[in-house]
Amino acid sequence: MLKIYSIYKQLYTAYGSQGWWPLVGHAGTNPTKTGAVQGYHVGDYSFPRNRAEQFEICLGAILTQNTAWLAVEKSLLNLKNINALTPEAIMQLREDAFKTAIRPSGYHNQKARYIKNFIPFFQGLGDRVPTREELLNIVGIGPETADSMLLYAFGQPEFVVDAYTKRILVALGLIAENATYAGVKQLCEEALQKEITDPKKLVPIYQEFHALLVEHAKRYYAKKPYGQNDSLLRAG
DNA sequence: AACCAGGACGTGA
DNA sequence: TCACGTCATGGT
Repeated sequence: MLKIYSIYKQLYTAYGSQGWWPLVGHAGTNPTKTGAVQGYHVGDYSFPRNRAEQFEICLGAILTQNTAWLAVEKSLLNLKNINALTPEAIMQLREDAFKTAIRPSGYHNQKARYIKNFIPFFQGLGDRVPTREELLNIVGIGPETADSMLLYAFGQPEFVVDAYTKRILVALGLIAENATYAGVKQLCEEALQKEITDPKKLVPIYQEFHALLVEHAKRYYAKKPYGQNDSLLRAG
């Protein structure tokens, strides 16, 4: 058993399906979890079901950069309340009204710019799936945001690496502290691809794994020294 | 009351 | 390439 996959199985056994990516437009089940409040869809991998949900995921991916999801959820609800949860509506909004709506997420000047960089690209996609390179060429979309969009909005098998992922894998001695994004991503993808023979399961498992790592990290890796109290994974 | 949150960009060495 | 400062609000 490869280490990475055994981590996934332990986390899934402990926490179960996480129902990511949350959508404020979807009244999903709401398991007890740290932070967020609504929009989860536990065990249902049929998302996004339409273009509106696809866009909401992309929007959330930008808004959640270095930001707690609860704050992002407030921003999304603000936009929903002024009927501006669509690319067209956002582009037509007054600049200050848009920034006010997304203010809870922080960095509202930057993120307003990032989102308005992304929207014309999104509108030009039609039904096409963007390449990773295309996304990375947009100012405001880095590796994690690109992979989050590809995995959760476009259903592509791209593993998402974040600060939590690195903390956990460093604590378990599987990667170095200065490991690169690409290096961690490759390690996880190669390990999972060897274990998962059914290619259809790759995307759901990537989706669950990232969500599970976030959930686990919120419990044990939120404050220093990271992972010292990780009674689940450090126990083996 | 510090510390941190589901990062990315621009700059200078 | 890479370390470092900056961006901002809100929860704990």
